[in-house]
Amino acid sequence: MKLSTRSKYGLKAVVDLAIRYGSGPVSLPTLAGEQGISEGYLEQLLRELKKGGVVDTVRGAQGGYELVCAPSELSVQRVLSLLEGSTAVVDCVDIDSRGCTSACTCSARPLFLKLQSRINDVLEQTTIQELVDDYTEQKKRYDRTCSVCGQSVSPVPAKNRE
Amino acid sequence: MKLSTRSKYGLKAVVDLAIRYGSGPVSLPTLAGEQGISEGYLEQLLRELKKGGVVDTVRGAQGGYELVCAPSELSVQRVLSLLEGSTAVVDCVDIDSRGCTSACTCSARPLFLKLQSRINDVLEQTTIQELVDDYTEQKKRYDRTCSVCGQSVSPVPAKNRE
DNA sequence: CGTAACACGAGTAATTTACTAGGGTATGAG
DNA sequence: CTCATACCCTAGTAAATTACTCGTGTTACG
Repeated sequence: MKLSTRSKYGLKAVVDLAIRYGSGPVSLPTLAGEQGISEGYLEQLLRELKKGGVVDTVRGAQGGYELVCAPSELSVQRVLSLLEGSTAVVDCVDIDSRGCTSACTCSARPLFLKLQSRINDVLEQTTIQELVDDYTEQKKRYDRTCSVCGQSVSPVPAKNRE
Repeated sequence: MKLSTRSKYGLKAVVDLAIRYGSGPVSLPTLAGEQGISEGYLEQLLRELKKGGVVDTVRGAQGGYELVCAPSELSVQRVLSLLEGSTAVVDCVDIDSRGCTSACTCSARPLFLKLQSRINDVLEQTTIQELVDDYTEQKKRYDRTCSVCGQSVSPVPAKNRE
């Protein structure tokens, strides 16, 4: 049931791009630096997002990544399904599923369908813009420190990894 | 985001026990046979459920496993959190979490909290009895064949693994 | 033309998952 | 009383997934 770190890093990168939406491309070194992860790794994630039409790229010097559409037009569902492959909790409730294996116990299928439906509701209804708003609000209120985790939420926290 | 097969097998076993609730213990060979999986594997899952107080055991000949409480009193949440370890989609929204790591991007935390809340709603509100009802209803209506997957949903399908 | 920056594929290390194996202990039936 | 049935427990392992790294190529601004 856990979300991959891939999804968490990728989603964060999209929020970082959303914050700068409209002011030109942001380079990979910048984006990777903000999360304190390697450029090579983040690049793979951004490549998936490019394939999926979420981000666009500008090559050459002063190039970088930028969002294709406005953050308010971009759902979390779209981003996560590209990063995660699928947001289905079990294969047999996935969109392009063609039935069940034995591990998909039919007795639990109604449960899984309901669960998936609720999850999709949240992911589809939440836009990247809302995450940006939450983020900036949080930053304003708690003076660059997250009230919950006690860590800096400034745009450049760099290497505070586990 | 995927549920482990561990959870799927374990949940199915609980439903199998719920169907026979009140009519004495069910042996491991019986339960494992119904799902077409090894006894050794299913035993591990049942042991977790015993530790968690969901099932009880009777040793010796004619022994087996049985539910501690009525299926209508047992939530899916309780079963899955024992099997899965936790039903949290990210560690930092888990009950006994003491904060975030860098991978828990603070900008997405409000989203994760909302998502987790919706998931918990469904898992806590759904009882094992409901799964039993869905199952028997399905069985009655479609004459031992699941309408969705086309496979048998009879109590002894045995080895129709992937 | 040189440097900054994206593009891509392959390879690897670590972790998790999904099991298997085998010996031990309790208990009811014959 | 003993034997077969059935739970109890630990350890090990194979496969799959995840989380990366590396190297080389391509594009384009200054």
